Amino acid sequence: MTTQEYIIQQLQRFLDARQISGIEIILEKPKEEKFGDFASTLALQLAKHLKKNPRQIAEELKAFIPVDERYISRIEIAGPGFVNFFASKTYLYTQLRKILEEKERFGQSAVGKGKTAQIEFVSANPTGPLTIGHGRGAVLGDTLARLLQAVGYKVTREYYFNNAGRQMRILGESVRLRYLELCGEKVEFPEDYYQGEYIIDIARTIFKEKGDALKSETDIAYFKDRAEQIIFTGIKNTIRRLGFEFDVFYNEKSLYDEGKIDEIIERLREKGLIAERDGAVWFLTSKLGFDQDRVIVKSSGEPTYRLPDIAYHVEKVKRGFDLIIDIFGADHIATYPDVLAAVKALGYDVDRIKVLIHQFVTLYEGEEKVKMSTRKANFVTLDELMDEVGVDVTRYFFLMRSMNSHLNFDLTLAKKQSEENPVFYIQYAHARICSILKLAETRKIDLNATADLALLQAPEEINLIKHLVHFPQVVESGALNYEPHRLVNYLYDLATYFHKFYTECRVIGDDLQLSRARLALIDAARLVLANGLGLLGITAPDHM
RNA sequence: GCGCCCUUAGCUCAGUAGGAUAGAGCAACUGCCUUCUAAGCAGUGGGUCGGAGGUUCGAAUCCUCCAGGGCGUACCA
Repeated sequence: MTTQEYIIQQLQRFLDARQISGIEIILEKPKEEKFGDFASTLALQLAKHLKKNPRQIAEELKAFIPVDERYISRIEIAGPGFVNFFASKTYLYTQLRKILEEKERFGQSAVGKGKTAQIEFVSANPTGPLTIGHGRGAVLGDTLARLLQAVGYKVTREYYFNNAGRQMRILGESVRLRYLELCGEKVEFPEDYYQGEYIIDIARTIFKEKGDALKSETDIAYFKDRAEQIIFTGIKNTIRRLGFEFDVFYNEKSLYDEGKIDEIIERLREKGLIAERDGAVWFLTSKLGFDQDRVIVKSSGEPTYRLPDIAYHVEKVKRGFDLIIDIFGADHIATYPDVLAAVKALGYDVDRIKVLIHQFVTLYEGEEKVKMSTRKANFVTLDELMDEVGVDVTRYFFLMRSMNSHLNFDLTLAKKQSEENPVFYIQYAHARICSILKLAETRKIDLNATADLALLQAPEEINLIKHLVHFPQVVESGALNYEPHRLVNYLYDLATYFHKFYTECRVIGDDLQLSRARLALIDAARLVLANGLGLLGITAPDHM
């Protein structure tokens, strides 16, 4: 049992004894040290209910709860009726021991054990290389997957794509025109075609393979397919470089092939949610409380993105995942409310579908704002970014802010000042520890001998231990709230606690017993830093 | 017009379910390397938490209105 659990249990016992129900017990982490490690506002909450002075209730609480040295060392009342609990050192040492025993497992939990989750992200159509815009979604999705796995979920990373339709036709046509240029023909390259350099590269590849044999080929099929192949290979390489792989690439086309698309229309029609107007098929969202209806099949006979999206989400639910996560950029914000409305109207449980929207990445080149667009030539690819600043910095930057905050990414700064980057601050803490451990090894200090942890008494030591002990809760809250940046902030703070400790406390010194205890402490810190960075997909270097 | 997100120190952002004196990094200024990595530590200055009401013991946090910015609001995805 943790100290937190002990306190909650005791508070609950207090409520039970007075037959009070319907109150959820919340423990807070006070900002200031003098207010203890955990604080309860129960007395304040109960004041009105019991028609008593909160201070008096707090006194009763204090008298009621036994000071069990295994968990807490004292209870204090402060302010208007806060009840502050101080974790006992016995508890902290026990937990520190636990970290050293659990090693790379420390931080994992079982709240999601036996559950499955599917995360769909990136999902860029194969019309060009991944850009920085995709990068944020990619890193968020992968990190969320890692976090969910850490709390016990079995996770499927999924990439949904569409290799048919207008975009792909333009892609094929763009490549064909570039190819003709290489064959020495004069061509007019339309403005709304894909302008990027990569199109020329693809054409060049085809030219190398086929010479001018396709010169009079008017069917774009070959150009389109070959372009898709090359682009997809590139995307997969980029993803691999970022540090993960997708488990499933789901082709929108399969929804058509298996009749899922028609099925959705029919089922919506049965619900009276379909109408034909102006040669198009409309989804009557107005009947579901929206302000206007939406077209799901254009008068050309081509479905809009909404229809396959609905079918795809129905499939996801049918596949039986306990948790289904979609990660979109803010520009797709309009696409999901009516999709979910349709899924719900067809009788499926949409509560398990979580749509996460991340705000845009604005790229700066110094003071200059860089506009990005795949169609136009000017974009910075994820690969280029990784070339410049490395994978660790890339991932860290995408993760360090909450996803609903706009991300300003100053490329010039990231390149130039990468030494001052916060990710190095965290990695540096890890490297410093490794360096001390290495020294301990050359001094032949036995790390496996049982250290007397009770020798750890300095405030810097106690603060470090407290922060280490908190790690599993951070992982859990990051996973369950879908907020990876919490872990980033935690690790940054952990590095601060370590650096402070390092400055004040010499690890390897004259007192062998103390050295051993401190080695145990930093080894635990090393484990937590490594586990935490691992969850972020960032390396934990031995030296820098 | 409508929907979603944002507005906190000069700049970039945290602020974990409403809690105690609002935090960090960068930038500015001042100290600390003969000792395990100074990519570090300590300190100083810097704020009407966009504005106005409301809810209550208590609001940066919840509600309403207003202002500013971003993204949408397609028979594009």
